[in-house]
Parts: sequence; C-alpha cells; structure tokens
Amino acid sequence: MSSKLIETAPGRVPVVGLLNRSGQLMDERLFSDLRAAGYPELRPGHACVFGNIGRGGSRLTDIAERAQITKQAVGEVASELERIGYLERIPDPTDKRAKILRLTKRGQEAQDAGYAIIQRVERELAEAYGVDFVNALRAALEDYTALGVGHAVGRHAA
Amino acid sequence: MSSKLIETAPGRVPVVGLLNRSGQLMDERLFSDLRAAGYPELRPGHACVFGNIGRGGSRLTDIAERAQITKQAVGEVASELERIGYLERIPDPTDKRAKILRLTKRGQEAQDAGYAIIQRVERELAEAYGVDFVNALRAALEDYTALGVGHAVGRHAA
DNA sequence: GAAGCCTTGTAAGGCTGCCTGACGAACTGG
DNA sequence: CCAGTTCGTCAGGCAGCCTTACAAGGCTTC
Repeated sequence: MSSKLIETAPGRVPVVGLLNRSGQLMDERLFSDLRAAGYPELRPGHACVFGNIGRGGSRLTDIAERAQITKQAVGEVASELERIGYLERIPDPTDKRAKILRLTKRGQEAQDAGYAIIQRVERELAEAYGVDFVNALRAALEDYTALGVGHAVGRHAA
Repeated sequence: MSSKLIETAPGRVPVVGLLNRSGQLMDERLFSDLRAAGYPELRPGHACVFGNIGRGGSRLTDIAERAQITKQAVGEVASELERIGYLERIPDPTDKRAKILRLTKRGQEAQDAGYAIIQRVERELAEAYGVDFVNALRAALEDYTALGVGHAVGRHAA
C-alpha cells in the first residue's frame, strides 16, 4: 500500500497503510544505520537470510520456509551474500544433496550489528510511546501474523 | 524484512518484521476480499492511486507526491487503471499540460468496496484486540510515519 | 538391490513495482 | 519574449519475488 492522507471516516487513516509505511520507514532506518555501521552492501532483500538463519547455519529449504518465500529466492540472496563474503555454503554431511548456509564471521558481525540497531530502535519506540504499548503492540502483531500464517484471518480465499 | 521466528532477546520478535508481515497479510486480505467482491483485476500496486486520489479527481503529480513515489510510477498505474476502465484522464482546464485523473463510476465503486473491506478488517481488529488498543495503534503509527516523512526519525542519512 | 517416488538445490525465464534520465509541451516571472 | 520551471510521458533498468523444469541424491518397498 501507499495510502497517506486518505481517511475512511473522519480522522481514521487506514491501519493497513500505516503498518506498511511504518514498516518501510523502520526498514530504511535499519539499513541506513547498517550502512553507517560499515555494512553498505546490505539491502532489505538480504534480511530473509539474516533473519531466518540459525546460529550454526541452516539449510536453504528451512530458511525459505521460515521466511515464507521460495527456495529460489533464498538461493539468489544466498549467492550474493556468499559472493560478498557474508555467507558460506558448506556441504551437509548427513545429506549429499543439501548444503548448509552459514554466516561467515563478517556475516555474524553484520547480523549482530543489525540486532543492535533493532534494539536501539525499539528502545526509542518504548521511550516515545511507552514500554507497555510497545509490548502490547508486539504481542498483538505476533498474534495477528501467527493467525495469518496458520488458520487464516481472512486470506487463503484465492 | 521477512523475519519470522528470530528473536533479539528471549521472547522478543523484532517489531520491524512484525509490522511488515502484518501489513503484507492485511494487504493480501484486502485484495483477496476485493477479488471476491468482483474486482479481480485490482492489485496492490493500484493502491497508490486509489488511496491518494481526491473525490473530484487529482493531478498525477499530486498523487505521486502524496503516495511518495515518482510521477512515472503513478503514470504507469494510471494508464493501466484507465485501460481496464477504472480511471479517466481529463484535461485540466486551468493548465493545458496537466490532466486530471478521476475515478470512473466503476473506479469509485471499487474504492468504496475497498474502504468497506478496510473498515470491516478494522472492526475485526477492534474485536480481537480492543477498540482502545487499535486507536492507540493508529495514533502511534500516524505519529511515527508523520515523523518519518517530515523531520526524520532516523532516515535521510543516505 | 532395483524401481519408483520424494526432497534438495539450481537454472531459466517472467512479472511487478518501483527508479533514473531525457524530453516536448506548457506555464510563469522578469 | 526569453529563461527557467513544472506537467506528463517515453525509454530503459534493477530488485525481489514467482513458476516451470530438472539433475542429483535420499527413502521405501518388495
């Protein structure tokens, strides 16, 4: 979405648009800070890997499933992260088809930096809107997204 | 973003990821319902017009500015909406360069249907999480996005 | 242990949703 | 009337995702 000023009723800006825009703003903040912290090559598209890879590495398939995108999409991101030195593909000893994606040292540093920025941003949110509100927000959105993935809030109509 | 399960601290799923995912889910819900309501051609990309066009029509430039995207992007969407009968371009009598984009009858019906769906979704949110919470959410996000657009929460670093 | 089916990752190609650059036509101020 | 600006468009490009198709390897069953 991209709605900004339109109101469905007096004083009511659609929550959809607000969610999307604020998410986008926070993304920009995150990657802007990440650039400033010395990771200028990282783009939002890389987040599906950084956000869904396990400590000791994960299979591409697992990352794809957690990120809810296709294996091909993850594979492309992984190849680029590999190319720029953030990730390595090591063969899975237990399955010769599979490769384990694992962050390199630089990759882990970037991930840590990302989480540090996220925590800073969330502290700012807590200062601005109250800790309780932010916690309630997180809880509500966790619930909503969990519902959406699982037994449907209203999608899955197609 | 696309984070789903990762936590920055025990029990803390990043708000960024939650915002983005819930926005996406609500988008899907919206356009799924819109399809079901008889507007199958409408895609999320069209929202920048539907969400930022005035009652009597608006100039492409104004829509672009409100949606915070380029005129070219809006122009493309407008052309498609025109082609499928949701929009018309009428010459601006006060400026021969400009054209006023105005929803056709069908376009307005679609817009109304969209807002009806949004209201329904928000009613559901209010039932699930409480009216007060939804209002607080809207207020906070309005504030956050307004800050982001105007005097910067943290972006504009690039 | 071979046949048939499922999974893992990849290759190829396509679409959407944006962007930048360049432009002609029209408006505006001096 | 001329310079500079603004309106919309054309052309081209790129990111981020998808679908289809496939080879290589694993799993089951007899």
